[in-house]
Amino acid sequence: MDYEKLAQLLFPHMDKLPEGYEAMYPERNLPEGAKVTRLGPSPTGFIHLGNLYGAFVDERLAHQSQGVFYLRIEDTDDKRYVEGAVETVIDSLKFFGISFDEGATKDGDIGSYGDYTQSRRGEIYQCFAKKLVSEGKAYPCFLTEEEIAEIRVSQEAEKKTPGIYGEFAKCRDMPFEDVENALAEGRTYVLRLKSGGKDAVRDENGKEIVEAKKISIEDGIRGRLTMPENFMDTVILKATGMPTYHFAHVVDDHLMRTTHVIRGAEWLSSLPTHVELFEKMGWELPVYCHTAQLMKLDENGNKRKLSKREDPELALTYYRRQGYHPSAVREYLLTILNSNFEEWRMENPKASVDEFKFTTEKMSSSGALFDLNKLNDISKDVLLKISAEELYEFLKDWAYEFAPEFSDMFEDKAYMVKILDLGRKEGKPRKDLIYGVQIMNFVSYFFDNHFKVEDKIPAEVSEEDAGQILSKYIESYNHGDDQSQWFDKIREIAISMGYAAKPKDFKKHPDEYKGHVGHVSTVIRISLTGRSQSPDIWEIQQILGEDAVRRRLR
RNA sequence: GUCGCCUUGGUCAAGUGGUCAAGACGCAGCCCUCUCACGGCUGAAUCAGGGGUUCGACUCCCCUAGGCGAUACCA
Repeated sequence: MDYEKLAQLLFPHMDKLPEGYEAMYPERNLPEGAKVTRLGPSPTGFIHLGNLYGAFVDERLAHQSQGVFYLRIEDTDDKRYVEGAVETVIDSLKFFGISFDEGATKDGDIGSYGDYTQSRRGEIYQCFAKKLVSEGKAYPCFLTEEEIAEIRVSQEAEKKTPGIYGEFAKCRDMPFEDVENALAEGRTYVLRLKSGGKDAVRDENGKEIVEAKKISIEDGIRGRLTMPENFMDTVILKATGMPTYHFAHVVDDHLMRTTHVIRGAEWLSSLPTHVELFEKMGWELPVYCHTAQLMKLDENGNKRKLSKREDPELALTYYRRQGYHPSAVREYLLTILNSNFEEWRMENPKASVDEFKFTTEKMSSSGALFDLNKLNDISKDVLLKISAEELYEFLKDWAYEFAPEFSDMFEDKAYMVKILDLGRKEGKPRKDLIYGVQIMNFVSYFFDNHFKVEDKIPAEVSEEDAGQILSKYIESYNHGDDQSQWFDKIREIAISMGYAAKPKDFKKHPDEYKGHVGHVSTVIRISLTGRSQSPDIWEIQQILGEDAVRRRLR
């Protein structure tokens, strides 16, 4: 068989040379140990938490080593294309602090290893496909869908591994004339890899008797991996001439000089195919890092992969809509990404996350459950580190975009900043603020438009007493009192009405008092804030201002 | 079905043959306290099961089970 002739027949107009591309995309000139990583989203524009999780690994690895992180649009499946997707991807990652050094942008490519959109790299794939054909490592396959289905049925009946390989790869050794005729008839074909591997030998039950040959690879996250070699004649070029993921991955990551391929564990099973492709191309393998998947507990208590249809919290937009600060999400992701991050954070509470030394070795290989509790806990600490001023700006932007019902709360900046800063200055600062929606509800009583009475007065206090407490309080109220003067007055009111001055007294002798000073102040708290629980009343009053206080107490 | 990956408390996890099996979140209780939050203290709670190897196994080997994934001209 003259493969050169076959290649010429299949790609008559391809005059580019592989060497030309190799020269066009030379080894990158980077410092020793620099890593080149990439994110390859399909252009649906939908970026979810899992993508972000992976993108962090790419980003950290590259930027920590003075390497390059680039964006490549993997749109070989034309059905998935969504307008404006590139912009969406870049913007949503940028929101979380991830930016690319090169690759696709909405205004065209940046960098000299492009084109960074796979659908525009047709000529490159064709060129390397032609090379494989000319070396007898790939061949055209004219099998129709029906024929493949038939093969599959017969394979299943014989308990053989389904697929196109070995004896089932009927077009492998098609004579040149037959290919010529098929082409003349206008029959469509795909290009398949002519795999050198062999399936395991199986008994009549499909069990392996003789194991397949094994390949062994060092995964950046999982350590040494031993897998059976590939034996499938995997499709590398579809009938449309577009490459499959497998081929595009190998060609692109080689030519773009990617050093580390970070991708989800769902790619583990096709790793042998990629290894064989790299071998057949005569190229060096990148370091593979297969990340664990983010999981969720389903209704039955089983772990399952997060899915975009069922889990709203998977969409990045969910966190934006809820008003989570990007740093909180970033810190949370880092804690599940690297098991020693939390420890490091405790030792370096003020340090920038960029100072943390991220390693693939510290990544877990089993899937982590997404834990909203933990995110919230982390968010409290993260927000505490952000100044009230900055927090104001963040929340304002958020409210205008996602929660217009709260936008009026941002009209008086000085007022809102004071509210946000309430109780955060002390040595043991409050940690009340978690995320936008929660914060707005938490502080809503400061605004007349949002104020409403939500709680009832304590059972220890009668309606009558409540009225009396309030009138005595108004009477004695002096806005200029300091905190202890203020509280002494409440204590006096409590004592005068038969309430214990200290909760402990009441606990010890419950029958001697109606209740204690806490109950008395709760009455005041409710008329001021509408709630039985709030930060310090005195501080709230100082922020509200005397007029508002008197108005609320009426 | 077959193949691959994974398996320490409710969750995230440290651990690499000898530990009373860290820590964090959550939960419970106590303390602090005008409520809540913060903070402090205490507590309940884990090595999937079964075989080996070994003086000794969470750590090594095998089997089973469960979970997840792949089995596409999707990525």
